[in-house]
Amino acid sequence: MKSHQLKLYNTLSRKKENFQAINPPFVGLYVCGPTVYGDAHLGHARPAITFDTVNRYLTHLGYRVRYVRNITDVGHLQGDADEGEDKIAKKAKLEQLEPMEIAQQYTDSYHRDMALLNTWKPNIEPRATGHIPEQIALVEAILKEGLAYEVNGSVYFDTLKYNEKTPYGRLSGRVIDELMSGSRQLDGQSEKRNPVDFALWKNAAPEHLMKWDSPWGVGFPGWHLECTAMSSKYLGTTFDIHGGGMDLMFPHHECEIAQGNACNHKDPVNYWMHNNMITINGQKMGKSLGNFITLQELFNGDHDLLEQAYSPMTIRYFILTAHYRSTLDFSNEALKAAQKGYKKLINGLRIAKMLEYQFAEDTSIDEKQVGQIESSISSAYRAMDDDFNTAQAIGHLFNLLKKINSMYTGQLKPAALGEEVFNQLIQIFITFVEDILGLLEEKSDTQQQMISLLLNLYTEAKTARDYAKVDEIRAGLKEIGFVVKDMKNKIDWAYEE
RNA sequence: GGUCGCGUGGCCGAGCGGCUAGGCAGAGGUCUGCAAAACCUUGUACAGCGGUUCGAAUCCGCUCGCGACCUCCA
Repeated sequence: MKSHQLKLYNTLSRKKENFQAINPPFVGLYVCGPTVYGDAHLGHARPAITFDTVNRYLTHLGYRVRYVRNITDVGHLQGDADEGEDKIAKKAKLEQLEPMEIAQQYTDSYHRDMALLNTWKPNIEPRATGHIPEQIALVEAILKEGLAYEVNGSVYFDTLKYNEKTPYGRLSGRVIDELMSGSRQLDGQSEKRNPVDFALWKNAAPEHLMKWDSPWGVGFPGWHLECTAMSSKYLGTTFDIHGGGMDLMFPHHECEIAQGNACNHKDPVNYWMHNNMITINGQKMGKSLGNFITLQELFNGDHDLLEQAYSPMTIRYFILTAHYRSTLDFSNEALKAAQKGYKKLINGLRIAKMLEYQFAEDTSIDEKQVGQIESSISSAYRAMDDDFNTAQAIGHLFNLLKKINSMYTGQLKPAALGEEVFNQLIQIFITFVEDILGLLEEKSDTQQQMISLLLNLYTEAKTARDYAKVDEIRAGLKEIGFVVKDMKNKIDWAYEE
C-alpha cells in the first residue's frame, strides 16, 4: 500500500479524519443506489461519480475495496395522497406493466448510463426484493430487542425508546425533542406511537402489487431497512465507509444507524460520506421538483434547457471540477466550459501517450522545470489525499499538461527533465486522468484511421505548396470537430475544444 | 419555526491564517504561407460592516442575500 495519509470528511464527526480501515488492505464501501422507477438524471450522476472516484483512488492506493451499491426496487412510499402506495407499483399500474418489469427496465437504463459515465461496476449490487428474508430477520431482531412494536400487521421502530440508551439524530445533528415538537402529524401516521417512529414493515392493502408473507401478515419492508440488511450481510455489522447524497442523511441514514445499533449494539459505519446536490438555477435538481434533466437528454441535447448535447465524459469532468461536498450549479455556460476543459485534458492524454524520451547531449537538466513538475505531482496527490479534492487535483494536472504540451511542440526538450522525471510525469499524468479520475478519450477506431489518412493528404498538399487544397482539408476537418495542428516539427490533429 | 450550509475576478470553481489554484471567456506576444492548436505574458477577486492577529478570502460577531434538510428524493 502506498504511504499516503488519506483524510476524509466524516459527516458523523463533522470533521476531516485520517482514514483507517478496519481490516486493511480491505475496505468496505456501501453507497445508496437508485430507486428504479425512472431514468437516471444528472443528480444520480453525482454520487455515482464521486464514489466511483473514492473507489478508484482507494484502489490506486492499494486498498482492496468491496463496493456495494444497492438497487431499490421496492419499499419507498409515496408521500401525501399516495401514502402507503409503493412508488414502483404505482408506476406499474400506470403503464400496465409488472412492477418487476419497470424495475428491470430502469435498472438496465441506469446501468447503461453509469457505464457511459465510465464508473466501475459495484462488486455486489443487491436488490431489495432479493433480500426480503434478511429484512424480515432484521425486523424480528429489533422486535426481540424491544425496540419495535407491531400494529395491525405493520411494525414500527420505537425511536423514543431507542433514544433512551442510544442518542438518535447524531448524524444529522438533530435532537429528538426538537423533532417531536417540529414534526407534523400526517395522515396515515396514526398507527405510530410517536411521529419520529418509522416503519420497519408495512401491512399491504389487497390491491398492493409487491408484497410478501411475513410473521405479521402480508406486507412489504420499510423504507430504510434494505440498506441495513444488505450492507451488514455483505460488509459486516460495522464497515468502513457509507456514502450517499446529502438528502439521504435524514432520515434514511439516521434510521440505518438506529437499526444497526438496535440489532448489533454498535455503530454500523465508521465513516459517513455525503455528496452535495446539483442545482439548477440555484435550486436543487430532483425528481420530485420536476426540474431534472435525464442523462440521456444530456447526452442527446434533447431538453429545452439544453443548448447542445454534452458527452458522458464532459458530464463526468464537469462533476469532478467541483469538490463533492459543494453544490454544483448547472448551466450551459458551465457545461460548455467543461467540455473545452475536458477536451484539452484529453488532447494532452493523447500527446502523453505519444511522447518518447530522447537523450540529448547538448541539453542539461532544467532544475526549474523539474521542480515545478515534482511540485505539481505531489500537490495532485495531496489534493486527492485531502478528502478526494478532485477539483484541486485537476488544477495541478493542467500545470503538468503545460509541460507535456511544451515537449510536444518542441519548446521543452524531454532531456531537460531527465529520463526519470520525464517518465514519472507521463506515467502519473496518464494514471490520474484515466485511472483515478476515470476520464477516457471518446473515440472510435475507424475515425482515427480516417483522420490520419486525411492528414497524409494534407501533408502532401502542403509539401506541394497547394495551399488551396491544404485549406480545404483543414476546413473540412474542422467542420466535423477536428483541428489540424500544423507545427514546426510535425503535423498532427486535436479535438476541437 | 428548528437544524445546517453557502456568498471568491466577466462566468464556472479550488482555497479554510502568510506562499500564482485551475478551467472558460478577454488582451498582448512567440510559432505559421495564412490560420488553428500549443507555449509565454496579462487580470485592482474574495457580499457588507466591525473585531481578533505582526498578518484574514480564510478565525469571531452583526447585517444583507441564497440554498439544503425537517415528507419520497442522489
